[in-house]
Amino acid sequence: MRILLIEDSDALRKSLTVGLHKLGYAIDSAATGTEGLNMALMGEYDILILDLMLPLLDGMEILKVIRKQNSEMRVLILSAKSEPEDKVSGILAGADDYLAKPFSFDELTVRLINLMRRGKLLYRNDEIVVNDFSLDLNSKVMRYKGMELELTPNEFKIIECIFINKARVITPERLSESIAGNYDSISKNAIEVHLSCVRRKVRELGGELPVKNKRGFGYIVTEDS
Amino acid sequence: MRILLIEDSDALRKSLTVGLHKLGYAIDSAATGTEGLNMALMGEYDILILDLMLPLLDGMEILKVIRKQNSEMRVLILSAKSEPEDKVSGILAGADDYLAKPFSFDELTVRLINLMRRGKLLYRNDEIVVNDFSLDLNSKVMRYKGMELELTPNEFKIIECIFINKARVITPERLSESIAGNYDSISKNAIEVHLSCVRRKVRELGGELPVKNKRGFGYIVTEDS
DNA sequence: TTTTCTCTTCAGACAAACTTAAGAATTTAA
DNA sequence: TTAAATTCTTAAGTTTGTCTGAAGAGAAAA
Repeated sequence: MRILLIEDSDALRKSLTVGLHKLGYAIDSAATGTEGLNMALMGEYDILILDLMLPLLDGMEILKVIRKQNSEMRVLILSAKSEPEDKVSGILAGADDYLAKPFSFDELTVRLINLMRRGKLLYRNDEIVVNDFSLDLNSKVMRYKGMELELTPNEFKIIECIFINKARVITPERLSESIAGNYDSISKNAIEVHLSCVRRKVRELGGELPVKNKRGFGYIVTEDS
Repeated sequence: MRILLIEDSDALRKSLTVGLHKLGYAIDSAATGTEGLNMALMGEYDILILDLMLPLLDGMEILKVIRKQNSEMRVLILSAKSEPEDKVSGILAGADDYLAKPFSFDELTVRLINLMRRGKLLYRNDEIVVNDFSLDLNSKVMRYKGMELELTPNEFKIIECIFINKARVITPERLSESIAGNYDSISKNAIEVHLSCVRRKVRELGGELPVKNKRGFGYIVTEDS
């Protein structure tokens, strides 16, 4: 069960992270909306705990973007406002549950457990499979027909992003973001080099990386049929 | 690991008892609430699997009494789906986890394993074994082929965290947390120094620490195959 | 064919991780 | 409380592995 927490208050973010981690959840956190959105779009989270009041990029905006991309992620809204209009619009925008601050840790865990029950998400394995390839997100290992491939961090992130978004074309800009984050960036050429390197590693095992380039657009998985 | 099961359905009680026994757990069971409560209060159980819907003495009542007596026992609630939502939420405050009927045996075992990991339960009797190495969590002793290694507290915590998470890559940040706690932290370099020190100690006994660094990711156990 | 985009290779720049050593800080003993 | 011992952290040097820009080859569009 992978959880992403987007919360700008340092104190709350830290205490929730520690608490949920102790309960055995794999939890990542982001302090800003932009960073959080990026992480969320990488797509590997089951549940998103989202503070509505964020500086710069509003929680509601994040929610909208996410809902367009990934309909599987459960979203739990945190908000300091307790006005009912907020609640309504939040849930309308695609959130699954709502929790008004201040709340106790127990209240939060109850909501989380309910969210998990709802979606049969609990036993989703941390693995992405494409044809003969699999990405183990825990051990950061890529496998081809069971054989292990050693990928560097950037190579892994690129493949991860492309694999997660199986059906979509991923632009180099998006890949750059997913590697470097919002404020730094990586050249298109660098991405090409990384991909080339992964392709070579796969070839050495007698396979072919199921990623093709759509000229002018970006990269997409080629699925066996 | 001692488990107590309180469940009035004969079929379910028997099948769970047999199944869990086969997995190596010491499991006792009770068919009624009163009998179950007595056993829970008398015996020393680590985990209680408690059906909410019991004739005569309700599961919720049992939980309340137990929570006053023994705060260490982990409680896993079983409940029919027809239970009102609020009742479930209410009882979750005192329970550690919740499983809605019908459930598969696999689902149950996953919950149990999570319960054991949680808190200090894992540390009670157990030791962690990796290849020729073992960590005795009670005496804080590391052994290599039976030979004792003296580790300092921080060294032990680092190895413990890495060993517990056998299959995952553990980031230095995570290690730092597990050493220093929530709000303090430890430099990456400090961790490297500790690890280096442990490696040296192991080398002096003619072995090699089964921990490798995945550059850019973190540390992970290397298992013999 | 020409143009444009993408792939690959390679080497230098760069960064992460390891080790050693020494000074702080903490714990234990007196 | 001070003194001694242990443990922790910082710092610096070394090793190792990764990243990226450049440039030419290759492929697709115009």
